[in-house]
Amino acid sequence: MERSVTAERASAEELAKTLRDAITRLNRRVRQARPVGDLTFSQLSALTSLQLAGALTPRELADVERVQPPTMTKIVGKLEEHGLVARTPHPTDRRQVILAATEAGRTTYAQFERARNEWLAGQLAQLSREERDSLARAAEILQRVARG
Amino acid sequence: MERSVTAERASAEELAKTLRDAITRLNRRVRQARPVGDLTFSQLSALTSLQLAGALTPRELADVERVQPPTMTKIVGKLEEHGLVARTPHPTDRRQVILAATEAGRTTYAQFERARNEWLAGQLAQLSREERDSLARAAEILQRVARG
DNA sequence: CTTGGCTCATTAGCTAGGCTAACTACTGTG
DNA sequence: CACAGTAGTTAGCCTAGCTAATGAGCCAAG
Repeated sequence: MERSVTAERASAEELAKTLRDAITRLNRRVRQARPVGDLTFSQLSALTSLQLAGALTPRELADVERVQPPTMTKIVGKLEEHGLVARTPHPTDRRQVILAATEAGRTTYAQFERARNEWLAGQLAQLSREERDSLARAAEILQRVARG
Repeated sequence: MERSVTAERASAEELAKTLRDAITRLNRRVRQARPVGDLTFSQLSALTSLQLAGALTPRELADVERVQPPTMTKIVGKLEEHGLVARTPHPTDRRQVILAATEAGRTTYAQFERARNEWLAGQLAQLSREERDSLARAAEILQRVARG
């Protein structure tokens, strides 16, 4: 490690700029590709988190989605209206509620997930194999950063 | 090129999934880092586009931001209230309006831009040099994809 | 075993951001 | 000059986010 800390900081800032630009633009493009179904992006995101976690309380889901509890109440309300999420009482603590995706929620999720990836997958398929490899490596690192 | 088209498509879909996950999460984190100033994310984004383009009509700005004209009317209205953007009449076409960042708009932009990158830069500075190189390479590819 | 403080979820009420439909002002062409 | 099209805005709607306040339930200290 011979580079100075400040040099590292400088290159990190430069990289942050390009990376954020790319991410912001990509995100917009991917969001644009949302099909005209009944689900909004936030709803789909919450459904996804629920799906991945199996089951969560509203508070936990709000934390995962980085949203305040009242906001999550609304979102879950919509999902429940659509029959995609069900509430069940907590076994021991009667204040809490357990949220889980219903069968309909799971299939809907799968459909949207596919549609959401379609545009990006199409773009990526046009890259060279080397480029895709680079992106695969980067994706891993980015996931680690995003969770850290 | 020995891999079949379908294989490429399959790996592209897999990659799209991981990549989108990473991007979505990162985007949320970066958005979270928005300082408590007066500017919302949409406003800052519009200001940025205006800044980069120099000057635009509302319609052009709406197209760049991928938003409908009435939405842009609102956003620009807020920016104007804050004195960050100014309207000037179009020299030849009196239907049109020219939007440009004011001096205050430019300095505000620079401040927010910095703050917005801070969290991400900090995270990136903790990576190894190899990892940053990987990300730099990926960022270029991603920018190309996002524009394509 | 009760009381007071905490936590969970929700409700109420606000702002911003997004949309479509409709309107006004203007351009430009037949 | 009339009229079809374009630029911008206005009106009216919905979602998403927030804070503050409320109600229900838990739990620990007396």
